[in-house]
Amino acid sequence: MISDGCQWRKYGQKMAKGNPCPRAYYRCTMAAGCPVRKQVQRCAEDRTVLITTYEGNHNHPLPPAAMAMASTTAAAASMLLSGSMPSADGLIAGGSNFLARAVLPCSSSVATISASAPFPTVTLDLTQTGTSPPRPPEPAQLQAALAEAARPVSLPQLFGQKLYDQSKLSAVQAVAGTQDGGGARLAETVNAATAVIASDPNFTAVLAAALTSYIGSSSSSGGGGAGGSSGTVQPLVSGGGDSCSRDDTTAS
DNA sequence: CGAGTTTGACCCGCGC
DNA sequence: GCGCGGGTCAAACTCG
Repeated sequence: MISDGCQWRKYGQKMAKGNPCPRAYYRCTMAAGCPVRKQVQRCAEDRTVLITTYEGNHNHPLPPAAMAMASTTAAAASMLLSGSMPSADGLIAGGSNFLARAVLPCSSSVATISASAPFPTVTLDLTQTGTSPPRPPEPAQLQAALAEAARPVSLPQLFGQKLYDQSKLSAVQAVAGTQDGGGARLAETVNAATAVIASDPNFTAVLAAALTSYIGSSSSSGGGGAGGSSGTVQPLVSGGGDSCSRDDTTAS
């Protein structure tokens, strides 16, 4: 399974209906009373796609590895939301525009691409940004965007469901493995995204700036461990592997 | 021997 | 009211 820097203890597993792959339930064990839970399920159609749903906020400090990955997530999210990063724009326009399209109409949801995994990872961060409306009033718009983008790969509908019914803090994480057909296209896209994020020299600066605005505009559970401004809550950590790289996201 | 996983049972909300 | 399905609990089991 994908490690994200935190310690997780499995406490249950169920066979999801209509999906041959079981869904696993994990709890964060880094702190005694940490309320964070996580669900991991593979996509029925594409076993290489791993959907991870986070719920709750960590009530304890995160290890550097998790902080780094959280920074990646938050920064990429901010970039997608603000569009302030040229290379990200190019990326969006080029390959994974379905992510931006799907998410941008609904400002409380965020799409991110993690560069810290040992394999290509796409993360959809659906974290509520703490504003009063619990969910966008018109999810149809979001679903429409997803449906439109659903042609190249089979992921978005799946994302759409999650985006739709997870109004709480959650993230959907897709891991694109190496395969042929449509999946290869996705893997290629994610690889490009990873490269862009990891290689951009201004990444740290952009990250810091974006995070500032991101957190500032969304008081409570916004953004991630970067910048040190999130002492209390760490809503989302995404990425893979204990071997998460340290160079790509060092925002603090 | 302890920590973590597995797995069947139980609980509860929801739709019919 | 009943059945179903998702989520959680906890005892048994496995592994280091």
